[in-house]
Amino acid sequence: MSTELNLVTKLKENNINPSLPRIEILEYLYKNRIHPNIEEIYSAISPKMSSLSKATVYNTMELFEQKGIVNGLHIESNEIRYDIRTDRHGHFKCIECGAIYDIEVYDVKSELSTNNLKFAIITEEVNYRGICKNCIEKNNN
Amino acid sequence: MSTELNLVTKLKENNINPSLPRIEILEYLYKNRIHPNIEEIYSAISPKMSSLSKATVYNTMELFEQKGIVNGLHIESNEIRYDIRTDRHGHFKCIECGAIYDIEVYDVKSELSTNNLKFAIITEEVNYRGICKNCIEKNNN
DNA sequence: GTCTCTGCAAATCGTTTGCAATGCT
DNA sequence: AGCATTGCAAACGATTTGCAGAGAC
Repeated sequence: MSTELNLVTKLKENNINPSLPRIEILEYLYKNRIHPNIEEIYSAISPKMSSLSKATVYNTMELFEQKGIVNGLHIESNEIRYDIRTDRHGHFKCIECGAIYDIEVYDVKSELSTNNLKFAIITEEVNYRGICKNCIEKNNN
Repeated sequence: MSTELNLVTKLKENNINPSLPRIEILEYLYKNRIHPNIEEIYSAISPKMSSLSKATVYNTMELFEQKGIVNGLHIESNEIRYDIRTDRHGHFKCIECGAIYDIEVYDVKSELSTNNLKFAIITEEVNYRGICKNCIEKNNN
């Protein structure tokens, strides 16, 4: 089964009409697990699909998020980043090099864990900011 | 000891020159624990301090955050909200009524808990989004 | 032919920046 | 005088909106 077919299947499984821009964007997301923002997605695909509009990238990512195949990541205040990995995990953003790392989150013990408060949780984000290992080592030289 | 004096003391303790806008903003933050954004702070204080500029609110909040007397809350992608409560806790934002609730977070078990990865954590945010108790009840009627 | 999807341009809005005016020591 | 603080207006940048044209069934 070709990669292309997998992408189309993935879209159809999630009730998304598999148009060309949507296939391209989904492929990009699978191959570039860097929690990209809209600009990164757009400028990566735009060269091989010159008609692509940034508005389409916005539309598509909103659709993907609604359908649950990506999660929006609000670790920055000035942009949304997108994560194709949707199982529970957190993120660490290095304020020096800008890299975003996936962090395994095994358990969050909070008021909401017990459901005593009867709040209906739709999304959960665990975000850290700081200096990553690489940058700490770099700074020590 | 008057409230005013407490505010000045608080600022001085944190090496902040207690100017009038800073005192007013700090007072607002203590009296209105609603995780306000810049606009809310500005429009609340502006009537009794007509010279106040929104730029000053931005400057002041950035300063307060640097000095550690407020935390920036990135639960929304399009704005920063500020929390005068700085001990460890999380937040729940109701996507229906917009209210932001403080949530007690007792423990977060993650890769970073063990410090094996030697990442230097500067901030931690635990953010939930969903429907709050009140709105769930309202919807059931 | 209708309904969906896309692309372009303008508008919106939170935030940042540059700079002059003011205030404090 | 010199440095910190403030205020105004313009600039910026991510996102949204309106709408017209293209595409699919």
